[in-house]
Amino acid sequence: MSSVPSPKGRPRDPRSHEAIVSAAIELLIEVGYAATSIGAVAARAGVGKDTVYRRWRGKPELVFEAVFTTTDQAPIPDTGTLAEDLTALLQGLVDEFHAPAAAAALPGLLADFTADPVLKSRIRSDFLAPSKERLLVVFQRAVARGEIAADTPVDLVLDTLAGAVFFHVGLVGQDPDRELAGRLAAVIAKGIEIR
Amino acid sequence: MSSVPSPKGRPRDPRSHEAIVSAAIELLIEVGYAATSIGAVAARAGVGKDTVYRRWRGKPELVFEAVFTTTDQAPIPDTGTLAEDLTALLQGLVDEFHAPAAAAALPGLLADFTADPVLKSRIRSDFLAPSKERLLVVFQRAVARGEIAADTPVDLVLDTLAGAVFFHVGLVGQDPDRELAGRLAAVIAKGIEIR
Amino acid sequence: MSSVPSPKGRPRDPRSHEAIVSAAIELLIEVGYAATSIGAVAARAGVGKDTVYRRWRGKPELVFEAVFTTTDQAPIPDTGTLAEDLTALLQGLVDEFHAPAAAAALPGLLADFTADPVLKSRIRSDFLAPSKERLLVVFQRAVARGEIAADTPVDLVLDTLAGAVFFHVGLVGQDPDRELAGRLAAVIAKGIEIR
Amino acid sequence: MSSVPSPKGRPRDPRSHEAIVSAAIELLIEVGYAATSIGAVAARAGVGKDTVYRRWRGKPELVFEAVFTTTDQAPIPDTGTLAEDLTALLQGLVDEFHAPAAAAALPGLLADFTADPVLKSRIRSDFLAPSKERLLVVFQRAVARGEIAADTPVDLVLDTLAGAVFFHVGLVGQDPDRELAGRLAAVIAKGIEIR
DNA sequence: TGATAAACGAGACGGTACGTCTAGTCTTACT
DNA sequence: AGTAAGACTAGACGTACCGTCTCGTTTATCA
Repeated sequence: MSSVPSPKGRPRDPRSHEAIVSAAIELLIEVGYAATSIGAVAARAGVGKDTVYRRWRGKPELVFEAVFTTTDQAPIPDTGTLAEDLTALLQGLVDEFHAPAAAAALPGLLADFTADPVLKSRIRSDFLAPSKERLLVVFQRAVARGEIAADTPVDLVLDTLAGAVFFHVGLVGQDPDRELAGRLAAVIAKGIEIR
Repeated sequence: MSSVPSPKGRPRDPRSHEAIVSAAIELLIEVGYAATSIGAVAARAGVGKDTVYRRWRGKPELVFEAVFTTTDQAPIPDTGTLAEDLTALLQGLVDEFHAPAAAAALPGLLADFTADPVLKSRIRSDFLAPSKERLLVVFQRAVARGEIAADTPVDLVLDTLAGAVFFHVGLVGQDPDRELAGRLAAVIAKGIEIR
Repeated sequence: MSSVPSPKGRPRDPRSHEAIVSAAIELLIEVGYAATSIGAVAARAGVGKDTVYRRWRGKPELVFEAVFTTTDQAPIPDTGTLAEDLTALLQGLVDEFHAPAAAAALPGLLADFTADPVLKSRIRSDFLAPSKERLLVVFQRAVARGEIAADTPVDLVLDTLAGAVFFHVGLVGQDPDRELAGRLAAVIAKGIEIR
Repeated sequence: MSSVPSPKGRPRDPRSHEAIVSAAIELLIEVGYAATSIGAVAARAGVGKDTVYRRWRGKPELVFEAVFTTTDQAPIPDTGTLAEDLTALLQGLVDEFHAPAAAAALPGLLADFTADPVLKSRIRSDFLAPSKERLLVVFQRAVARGEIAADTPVDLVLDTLAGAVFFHVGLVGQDPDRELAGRLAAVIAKGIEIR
């Protein structure tokens, strides 16, 4: 019935965890991903380096958790039309990628994940899984409404949406382009609709 | 009306240039972008580090030139329909991003370009300019044929195409998905066509 | 008349003490003094680090007790001549310094004792006191026999004997030189004898 | 007839060498051998750590050179009697071991040399060779004078002298004992003299 | 019998040093 | 002036150990 057997030894201090994550976010914003070293994070958090390495295998894992585990999941949009649902979904992606820490971290983070075989296999699940879940629901409703075919390729659309936002927000632009979500949603919705 | 004022002293050895570029490509493929240090490139090229720094400001510039200056420009596609033109264009992007050295270099390269303000402003021109030129011609023909509106947003579409390919080929997949170009082209073409 | 006031709480387990000392001796022999860390000793003894620190202030104190508290005191030699008494005494020193754990520990141990002011003041008493006591007796008998003067400097002779053995056995040689004790005793005995 | 073939590349800056040695001596005196880390030496010398490791394999080698390469060799004593020659020789040893940096370094240094098989084999040559050479000359003269036998064991005597001084000056005492050299010389001289 | 108190195994904690690596610059002699 | 070689300062890397601390648990004495 129970589960946790018995965590021997002194338990990890949750305040260290929090201090490290906060320090990481601050440094990402102030000096960028490349200059955010584990040592600097530990120093700012008032923590030994071991205390960081005890919780995360390296910088990529730490930064990922620090930046992409807010999970303040807005409700899955349900506006009645595919185009408007996609717009809402995309606006969420834009906001997420455009947050200061995320914008500073994303390119370097994706590069580090790509460079490590173990991490690379986790990109799809770690970065895209939440969005995919939401997109699936939106698609199911659109299928029920007869707007799109039942076999519309979710992954392809998701890569396209995420890739477009990443290029626009993460790499090229500094301004989020207030109409980006709506315009991109319109193109994609029309592109996958039946007829 | 020449220009170069006066190339005093010993001229630069073009064989060094070539040896450096070759060494860089080899290292990218063998050890990846992160482990491809200027020192390692110089050593493999049988060249001093200064000889590298004399020609390139740093690793990103060197790698960019080594990987993305093949310019074996295939002719701009002209198949008669927007969808097929886009397919051809996309296939070019897929092939370019999927080449061994490019695939190894791209994520880290984009991250380094993004991290440096000077380089960041060059991403659009350095990476996307050639494709944009070709896409513009394709669009002009499609406008003439009455397939798309004259004010179809080129940059938006280009970011979408490039982003989709980058996510699919560079980050996630190891197999290029032989139908990617066609399927993506179909969606986008339909999404921007009139009616 | 009483003595122990009141040992409240759980008493210290004598088996821990013994296990720690044994583990320390093993590690000294296997990996040397420098690599014999408190953590490693505790781990091998199956004991928490605090259990070690509760009994000893640090590595030097622990190692000293582990290595130099055998006190299997042979009887004070009484052969009838100073030279032979010294030979026996010296052979004891050689055997003590040449024991595996002692040989491994001595140089580092003396260095750590020297580096700490509190420990430094204890070198004479901790390391040399037993030998000094024995040497004093030997000297008293030699004085009674008229071999040496009553004011022969014990400390000077003791430093000389111990220093010579330490250099020969601890620092330089791996073989104890079976004649070392006899030859050294002969020189010193003759050097301090009257006439 | 020359020899040095041709030292390619930038030559090592002798000012770095000197700055490192000076910093090492200062730190030895100020914080002792154990707390004298390579990093601290480099920082005080205004030098990168690599510049230290390029010249010395580790702390023991660096400290040895910093402390024991003064070689301000006084002339070999030639007073006419063995006892007085030995006194002069011993006074040199006392002064050498009692210099601030040497006194701070010696115990830890000998411990580190002893702990490493390669360094251990160099103790006799590195630390004792100069003294042995001088002692040999003194012995030769004493043999010529008929004071000692021709086969008097130099190494044994040298170990005894050095060991005695090390114990007295390096380990135990802070005051060099102004009469130490003379008293010890008297004992040893008498101990090895013929008759 | 129950409260109190110390010892115990385990391991987290803030620090510090290790020896290696890379960045980008500088200094040789040679071409 | 370009070149190959390699030294230079600076600082990050991930590991190890230090001596202290905080858990849950055990074992004793005292009330």
